[in-house]
Amino acid sequence: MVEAMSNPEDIHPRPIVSVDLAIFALTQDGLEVLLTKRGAEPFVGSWALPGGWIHVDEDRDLETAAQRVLTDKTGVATPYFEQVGVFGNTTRDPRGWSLSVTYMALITQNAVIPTQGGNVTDVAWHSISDEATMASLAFDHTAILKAAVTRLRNKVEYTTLPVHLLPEAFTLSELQTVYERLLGRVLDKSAFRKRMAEVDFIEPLAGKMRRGSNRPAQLYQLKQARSTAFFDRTI
Amino acid sequence: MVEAMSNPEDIHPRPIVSVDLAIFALTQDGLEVLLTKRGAEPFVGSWALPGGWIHVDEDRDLETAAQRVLTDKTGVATPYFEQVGVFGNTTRDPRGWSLSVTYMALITQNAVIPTQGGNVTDVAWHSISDEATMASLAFDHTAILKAAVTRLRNKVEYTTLPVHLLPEAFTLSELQTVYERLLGRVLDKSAFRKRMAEVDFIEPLAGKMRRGSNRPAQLYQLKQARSTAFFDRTI
DNA sequence: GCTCTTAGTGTAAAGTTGCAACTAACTTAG
DNA sequence: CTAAGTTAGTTGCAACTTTACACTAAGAGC
Repeated sequence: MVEAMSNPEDIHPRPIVSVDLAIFALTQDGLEVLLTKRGAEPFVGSWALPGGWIHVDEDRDLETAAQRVLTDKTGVATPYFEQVGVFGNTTRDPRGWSLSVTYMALITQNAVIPTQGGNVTDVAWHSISDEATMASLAFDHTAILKAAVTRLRNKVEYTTLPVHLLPEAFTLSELQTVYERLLGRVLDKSAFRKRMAEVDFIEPLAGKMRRGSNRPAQLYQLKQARSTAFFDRTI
Repeated sequence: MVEAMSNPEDIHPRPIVSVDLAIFALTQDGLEVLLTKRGAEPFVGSWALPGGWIHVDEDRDLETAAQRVLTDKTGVATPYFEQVGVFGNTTRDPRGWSLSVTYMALITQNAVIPTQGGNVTDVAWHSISDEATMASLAFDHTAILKAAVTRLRNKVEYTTLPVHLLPEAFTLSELQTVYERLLGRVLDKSAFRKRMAEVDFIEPLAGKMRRGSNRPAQLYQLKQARSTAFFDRTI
């Protein structure tokens, strides 16, 4: 049967396809993204989103390919993951008609062990407010990263996405701080807690508390790992 | 410079890439999607989302390719358009590792002139509640279409997306009816009008009214063609 | 000129939000 | 052992929004 089919390659040349990742973490300095310095042409020496080709023998599907890239670059195995979109045109890669399938991943920065790949001389975190670096990324990665950041910022308003920037166990105050830093404004404590209670996506870790030099705070965890819930109003 | 670069094709075989469209329109029978009957293997005889290959010599970018497919199949030139996502794995097409870049388009059904393409013996509208057809689409188009419908249904709750299912000039009552049919519930008239007024995305066509055997209704148009606005609460 | 139908507006009760004050539980200093 | 400091978590209330529904408006048809 396969032999009887017209093979699209006979008629149409195929575009180049890469899988690229915008890996975000939150630090003291704000939202940061993991970039790799390109070790080969094109754009040798420029910072770029970490990415790779699809290994048609090895990768079962796009998520597997993205997961492979992530694990290669960060050593992180199970982060939050979501497709940002596909970016494709004739000019973004000088080698020809190309396509970037972009995912964004949210991780806890201290979980990362940066490693080095073959085509890459360096891997480093960069603040997304570092305008000079953000404006000079390889390929069209400046525009792609901008789309990913916009998506992330929008989702902060009406989803529980920011929880994935925290470690597995966290307090409500820590979660509120993450929202406040991403939104750039302070939130009311009681309103924040009401929203979180409404969507019922976290549960207290019985007896586990964050202890400091003041009242201990209840630790919580996600009811469903890697899940995201939607508020029915903005936060 | 291009000669000095490592060509990804030298190392990695490229996946097959198609651009597929979920073209929606609203009729008396509800939400419908335009499907094409496949005229060649694989899946000859099955209904499928209209799609095509990227023409690397002809298409400037992905949107251009999607627009070309849409115009070929429907004759419609300027609809609302949005990327749904990429679906890719090793098994969805028996010819090998393949990728579908899927867009959804919203159009006014009476604007369509269905035409026939080379690989296609038939083009027809199908109700998305026609379970038998929806469950037996070619490739993984059943899952892709489900994702597109879910996206559309979700966006009805918090955006002005449904306006694109109406002709250029429409009344507020017509718009409310579109929302009600997509949501499957009735909405309060004054609340609906308040929401629409808040986002300030339409303008009255001065003096133009829809006339019937009752009070005439003001006609409106989009302030910005093909734009979509977001409510800050659900509808 | 009355009735019917759909367009478009007004209003009062119910619900939600924003702000601030309050209570609670711990550490540390003295 | 107690008072001060700090952060966790709850409560109260006035101001604002939303909801349900009733009302007014403008046409056609009889």
